[in-house]
Amino acid sequence: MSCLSPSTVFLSPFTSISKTTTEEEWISTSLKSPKTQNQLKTLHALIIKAGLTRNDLVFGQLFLCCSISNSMHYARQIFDGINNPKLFFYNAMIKGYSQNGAYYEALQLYSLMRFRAVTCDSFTFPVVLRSVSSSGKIDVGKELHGLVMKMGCGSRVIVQTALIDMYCACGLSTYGRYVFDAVSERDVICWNTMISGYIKCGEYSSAQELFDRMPVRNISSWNTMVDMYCKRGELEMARSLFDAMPERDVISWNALISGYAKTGESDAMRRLFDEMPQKNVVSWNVMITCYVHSRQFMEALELFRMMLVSDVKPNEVTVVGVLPACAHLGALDLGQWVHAYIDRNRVKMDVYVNTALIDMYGKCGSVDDAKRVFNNAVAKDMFLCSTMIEVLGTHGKADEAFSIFDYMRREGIKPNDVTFVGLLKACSHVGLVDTGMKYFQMMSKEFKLMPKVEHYGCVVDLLGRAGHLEEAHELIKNMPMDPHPIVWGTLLSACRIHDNVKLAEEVAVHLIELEPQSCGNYVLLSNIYSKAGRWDEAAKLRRKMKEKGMTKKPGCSSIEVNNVVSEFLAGDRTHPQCKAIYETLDKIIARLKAEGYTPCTSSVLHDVDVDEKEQVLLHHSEKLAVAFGLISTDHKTPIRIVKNLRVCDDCHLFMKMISIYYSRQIIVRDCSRFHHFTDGSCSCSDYW
DNA sequence: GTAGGGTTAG
Repeated sequence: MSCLSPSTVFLSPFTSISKTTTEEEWISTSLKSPKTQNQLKTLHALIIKAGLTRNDLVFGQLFLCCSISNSMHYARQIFDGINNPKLFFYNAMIKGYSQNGAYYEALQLYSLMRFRAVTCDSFTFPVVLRSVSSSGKIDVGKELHGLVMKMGCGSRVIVQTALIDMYCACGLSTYGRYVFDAVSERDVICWNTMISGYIKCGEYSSAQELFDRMPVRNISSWNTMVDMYCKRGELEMARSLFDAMPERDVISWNALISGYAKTGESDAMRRLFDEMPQKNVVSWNVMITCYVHSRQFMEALELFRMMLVSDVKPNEVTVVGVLPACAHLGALDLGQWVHAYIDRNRVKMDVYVNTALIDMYGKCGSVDDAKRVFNNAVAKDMFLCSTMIEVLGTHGKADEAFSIFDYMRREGIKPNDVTFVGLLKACSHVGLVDTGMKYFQMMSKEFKLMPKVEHYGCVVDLLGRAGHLEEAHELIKNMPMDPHPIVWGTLLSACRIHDNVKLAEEVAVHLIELEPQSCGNYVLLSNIYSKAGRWDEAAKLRRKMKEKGMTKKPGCSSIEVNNVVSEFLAGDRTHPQCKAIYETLDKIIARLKAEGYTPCTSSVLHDVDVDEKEQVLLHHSEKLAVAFGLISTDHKTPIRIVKNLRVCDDCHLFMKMISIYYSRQIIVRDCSRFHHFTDGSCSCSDYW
């Protein structure tokens, strides 16, 4: 007799159980939910011990259990150990691969079946056909169609539906329709498949026509149509269908919400989200991802926090949404927390998650963690490698970026144009002009990738930073496309680094022509004049800006303390600890002035007197953030600040001095690079 | 059959 509960079995994996039908049933039931690798091994051992190895049902279920546990490699180990596997086992394995998105493996196993002359049945075809749909291997699909007819499965609606789906997924809706018309007993699923097949092929009016003709519709039929109109941006149509539905499920709501999300109507989206009767993980994911895409990072994090206290568990898609928000805000602690959450909750660590983690660590200034994630990643693709290259490049680790590129070539991972942006950036940050030019040539010659304006921008930066200003200028003049203002801006920055006022003036003329509204260019030129001691010109420029009614884009700095991100604007008084922050800032200023600090007012554009200028300067957003960091973290914690604009000369000096007199490491990420301030010097060597 | 995901020049 046996009365083992799953928990007792897992406590003592070697418990012997007698061979009774109860055991068989029990094992079958325990194979219905996901298991860890060790639990799977235990169950496998139990099955062998109980002598159930020849039981089709139990074994087939073990494979499917591996599939829902995301352990197909373990299933394959067991499968390969079996002599003459039965049809049922092949079917279970192919289904498992297909459910895990391993379509290639599914099709390979199908080929093996054919090679071993194992006869397929009507369960095999739909699963293999689904793999064909997802991998687009139309030749295999056509061969399968022939086989289906030969085997006499052609009249089964499940198989016919799978054929319709396969043809439409391969872009052959006419073939799909041909099969559809031949189906004698069409069920709703068959109709739905044909409709979504038309949608996949972009034949929307045929889809609508078929929907109108349907004898019976289910919720999915309606959902498909709602989704179709959402994807085409026709929200009124989607909305009226949604309102006309006899009943709605969570998918209907999600479809409509994501429609609003795609058109950026975040208020309408939020109203629906708050209104919906039940939310699932997709509902939360749509919301978080939409906020991230519309750069509302704080809202994204807020929603993630709400999700954690709701009864829905985040999954891998959620973290891929949240991590970029951490990355943009520089919220390293929260990012690390999310990483730990992924490990703790066994969230699937797929290549998307790993890419998002590398990007987050890189953007939060923690290259070593980014490298660790890269090295531990099981699957490495072009996105993952490009992200790693970009991270290493922005942190000045050009050699390591190059070796990732070498790795890609060895492994046959094809780079894309973004990969080269990362490589070129890596070169320009450390001044490797020749290597940069080599990569620039390589992308078109060897990889047939036409350089875009971004690549020209990188090369202008590469040449300009290294002091080859004229060459950079020539390159802009001879570019095959219109130079984007950013390209001119890059050259203007290079002029600033190398104090070339003459070229700067020329470049600024172009820039102001291209972007008359953008004040950044005026600011940069004015700073160049000030630096050269040409105050009159600087003042003239400032007056011009004032006349045009131009206002500077507000500087904004964020800092994370105890998982909470605080944002500061210049002169901001909205923070709850505002009073303490300003008092601390005053004390810091007094102390630094005693140590010889003189505010460097040249970069203040306002036409006001010196005292007022100082006030504006001393309340720059990064100064507020650093003051807040000093009062709310302990002595050893580095202070990490993220700023949306370039750091001004005065703040740069201010941070250097704090790093000496308060013995603090300060890491500031501005809009283009990192500044690591330690013991009074900065990692950018004052070139930024 | 139906909802959600990663890198980009200053």
